[in-house]
Amino acid sequence: METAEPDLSAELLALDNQLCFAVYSANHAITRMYKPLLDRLGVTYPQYLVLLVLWERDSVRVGEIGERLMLETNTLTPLLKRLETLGLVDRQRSPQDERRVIVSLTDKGRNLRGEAARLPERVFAASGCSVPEVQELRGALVALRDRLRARSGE
Amino acid sequence: METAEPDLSAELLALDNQLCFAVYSANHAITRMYKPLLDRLGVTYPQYLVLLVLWERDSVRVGEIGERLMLETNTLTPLLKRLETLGLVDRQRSPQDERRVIVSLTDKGRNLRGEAARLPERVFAASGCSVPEVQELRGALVALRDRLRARSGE
DNA sequence: ATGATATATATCGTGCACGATATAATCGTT
DNA sequence: AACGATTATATCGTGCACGATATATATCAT
Repeated sequence: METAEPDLSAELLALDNQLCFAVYSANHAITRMYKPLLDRLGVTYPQYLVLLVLWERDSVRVGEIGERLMLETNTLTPLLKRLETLGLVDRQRSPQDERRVIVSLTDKGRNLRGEAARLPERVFAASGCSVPEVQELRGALVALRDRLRARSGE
Repeated sequence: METAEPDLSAELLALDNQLCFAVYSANHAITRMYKPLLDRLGVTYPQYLVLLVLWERDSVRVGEIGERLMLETNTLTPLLKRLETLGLVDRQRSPQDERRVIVSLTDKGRNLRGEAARLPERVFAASGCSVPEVQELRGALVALRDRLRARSGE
């Protein structure tokens, strides 16, 4: 016999034992929960994330949005153009540094914040979690993410 | 004054306080960690998930793969065709019920399992988590996901 | 047997995500 | 001043994800 643990290998590869699939499927479930709520605002979930960044601090570079959301410009550029088409943001080159494109909220984009403010609460209610549970889960995920990111860069 | 808690609203919408973004960004980090490992097997992460299903039980309907991965056929059909083009699976109509398409592993697809068996361990090592931590995190995510799915259907 | 309904998969269009590459502006060194 | 390297954004091609719709088979009521 070459190997004495056929079960260990099967256990390791079982879908329901995989943390990665738990994260993957939870992400889809959350996105689907947000979908009908965001439809009413007329934006997609990644677009909503960009708005969260801008509602915190307006008029930032494309690259800075990318750093916060951990996305590349090849994702953000077309997304930001759609937000511009929707009339929610403006994009203009920085006069100081013509390489930079500054993204800023329009009045319409700023006003959307009021409607969006209700969303996290509604998703929280659907989650069935307590506040400490959510915080612990979030903390564990962020810690995991940051460790993986540190290892990926090596 | 209409509202006395401008800070509460800001807190709720802060990117770094959002569980949804923690899940979203952790998912990306995990996918990026898998990417170079899966490149060597010649498959993408969602394709790998399909293979996990088939390695557990071979020759299943498209719809059953969809149920396990929580994906629709509009995602799976083209993905399965790519796996077929890669020579990893076969797709054939069920003789009993001509509506069904049965997906089964080729020898090549079966053989890939040996190489894939090392992956979870390597990602686990990069996670920096202990086994109980991973299990708790996975359990919390699955519970959250299933509650959200139950609420979404309402 | 026949038509209505349900089931299983496929197709189409849009948007996200990313590797690879391109383009243009800036900076540093000489 | 000039040139190479770096920085910031954009473009292109591929694959995933999903809503809407289509198609074909199966089932059920009559």
